[in-house]
Amino acid sequence: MDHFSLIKKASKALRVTLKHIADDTGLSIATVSRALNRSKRKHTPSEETIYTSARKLGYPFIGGDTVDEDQLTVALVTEVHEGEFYSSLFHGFYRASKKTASDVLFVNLAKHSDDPIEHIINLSKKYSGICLFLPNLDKIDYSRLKEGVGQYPILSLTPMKNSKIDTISFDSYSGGYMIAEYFEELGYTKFGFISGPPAAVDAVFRKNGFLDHIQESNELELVWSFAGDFSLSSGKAAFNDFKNTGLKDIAIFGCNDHTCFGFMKGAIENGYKIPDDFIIAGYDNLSFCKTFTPELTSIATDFYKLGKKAIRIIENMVAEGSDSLGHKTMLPVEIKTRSSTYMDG
Amino acid sequence: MDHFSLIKKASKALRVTLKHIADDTGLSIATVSRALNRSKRKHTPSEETIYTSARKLGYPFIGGDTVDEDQLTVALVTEVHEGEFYSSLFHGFYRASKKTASDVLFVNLAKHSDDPIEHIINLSKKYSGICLFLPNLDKIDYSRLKEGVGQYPILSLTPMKNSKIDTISFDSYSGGYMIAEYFEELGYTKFGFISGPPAAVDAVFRKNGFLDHIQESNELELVWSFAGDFSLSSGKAAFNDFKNTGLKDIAIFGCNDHTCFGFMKGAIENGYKIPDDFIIAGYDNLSFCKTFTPELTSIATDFYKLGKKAIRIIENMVAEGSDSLGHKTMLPVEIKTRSSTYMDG
DNA sequence: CAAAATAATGCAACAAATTTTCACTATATT
DNA sequence: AATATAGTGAAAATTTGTTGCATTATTTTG
Repeated sequence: MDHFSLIKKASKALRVTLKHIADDTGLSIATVSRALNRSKRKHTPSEETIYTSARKLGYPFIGGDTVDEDQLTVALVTEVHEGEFYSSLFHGFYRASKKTASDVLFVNLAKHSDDPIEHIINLSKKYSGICLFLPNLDKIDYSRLKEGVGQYPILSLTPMKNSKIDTISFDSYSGGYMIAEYFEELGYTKFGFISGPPAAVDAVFRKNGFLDHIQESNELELVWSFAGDFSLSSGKAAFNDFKNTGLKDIAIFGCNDHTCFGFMKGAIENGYKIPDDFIIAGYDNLSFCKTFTPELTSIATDFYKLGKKAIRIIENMVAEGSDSLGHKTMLPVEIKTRSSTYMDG
Repeated sequence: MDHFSLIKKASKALRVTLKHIADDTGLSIATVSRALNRSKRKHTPSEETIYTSARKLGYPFIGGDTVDEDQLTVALVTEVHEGEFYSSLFHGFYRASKKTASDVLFVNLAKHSDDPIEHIINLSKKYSGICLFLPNLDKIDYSRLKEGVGQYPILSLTPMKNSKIDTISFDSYSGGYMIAEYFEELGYTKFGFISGPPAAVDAVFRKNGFLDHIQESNELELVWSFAGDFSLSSGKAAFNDFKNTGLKDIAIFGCNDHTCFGFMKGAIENGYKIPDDFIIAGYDNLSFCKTFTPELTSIATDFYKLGKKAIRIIENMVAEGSDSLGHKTMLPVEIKTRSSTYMDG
């Protein structure tokens, strides 16, 4: 749970020693040694100076943390962005770490991002395993990474086609498929779809699952679709497009909740009634699904399970010394039906 | 941006040396030394064994990160919970770290929480400064902490009465006050209030600001209030209570957005029109304020500014060697007026 | 298949870093 | 003024880390 940065470029030339701290503070090596090794801090001026300098220079033998020898330390490497997604991800891994023998550290990549791959390779020296959530990396990046870390427990949370490293993600395809099945069960035959950004592989899988189920049945038909970008405003834009078609009695799948909120907002402002005029379902099961009126039917993903599974996979890799070779693990998702897709009374 | 855990309880007895790794791996000290000092990794079985062991034991001289000598490393110590709040906080500090000379690390406290205070005191050895967001700590905890770290840059993001350490927070009192002023400007005289949990000092300040403005004027009157707990469901409960009073033409301040969403949801389900039957404003300016219909007027807090200011204060403390002595810094908040408090057309 | 080249390793000498002993100084206490 | 106390630096003692060299294992070449 502790974090540490140290100076070390080539090798011994830049290794921080007591001498550096002594030179920096103007005190003797002996005094520095004593100050740093006292079991209880005294907070004398010299001691404060020494600690400040030691921190500044990155002297490694400070701190007092103990680590269980059998405990692994797994780094969850992400960039920090806004939105409920990231806090759900962090919280899921955090809860999972309490239920496993491993400790999870959250490493924020972006600041040293001149060469993020190089940076991750260095992280592999320090941590027992790495989980990556970096949707912006491409296949070449992953190849370099695989090359750089060698046989090392590494796991990506971003689905990739033909990835050379193991991935774990939610079964987005099945999520989309489930929505289509559910719409069919409700008796709908005309379907609509709002897509996400084409670069988001995850969103494409959701789409494929949804469309594949439609195509499997002769009864079902995709009568309308719109290219969105996951945002609230693209949902509103989607509604304006939809309004012009004059379609009614249609079942719409928006590939994330935000888009659906925008769509529904537009609809309500235009006097539409949901689920009377159309039904709609989203993806992500954000907490606001229950806040919105009507409450939004959505696909729920369990980040606690994701975290637990990811940690288990890393633990197995460590135990067996096995390699990350492109295995894919998919976690089931769940449909949460709410009033955006059925009548209350 | 890198994180590291090491073994070190007393002093030299537990310091990890090449000998430990050599014993653990069965290889010689020389081989271990060479493997760890190669500039490029070879990923041979021995090397992998050595690195695995070095990580397990916590040998410090691995990794390859460089640190700018003049750059401070500030730890933001929190527990990880769900919700938009935490991702806003992290993202705000993260963006701020890019605009300042300092690096911010996110340290999750809870796992080693047998004695969180002791843990934070240890963190003070490693980081140039610490920002705490730990609303559960009490005054005794903060006193122990102050004692333990001595003259060291430490800053709490939780407002505390009579805190011995510096705090920085949003000006919640003014936020509540602004809402009341705004309601008065709109011509309302009858006010309602939904409180938060009494333990949340922040929520109490919001309330005080709101009520104080009401009391300052003879025209204004608090005609209804309800004890909530920040949750959606307490907002719904508040509405049920409100409905029974039969009050109309009233301006309601809910001390956070979630409560307001619950209240409005209850109101809409009962056929009320907002802002016709009552107006309502919240606090936090969650992204969902713009999603809800009507859009919710709310008090906006800027986490980027909070992060920047917090880092600046830490930087000043380091530069001047000054102490954390209970100074309070308040950041202004802003009212975002939306359709929950005025007619569209 | 044998010889040569290459790579990995341990031993031991050497180099570097850290701790400790000892003497000295400044400050507080008696 | 004498005496204890704490902090300090120089240098010795100890511990830790690196490197030259010989040995062994592995791969490549003839």
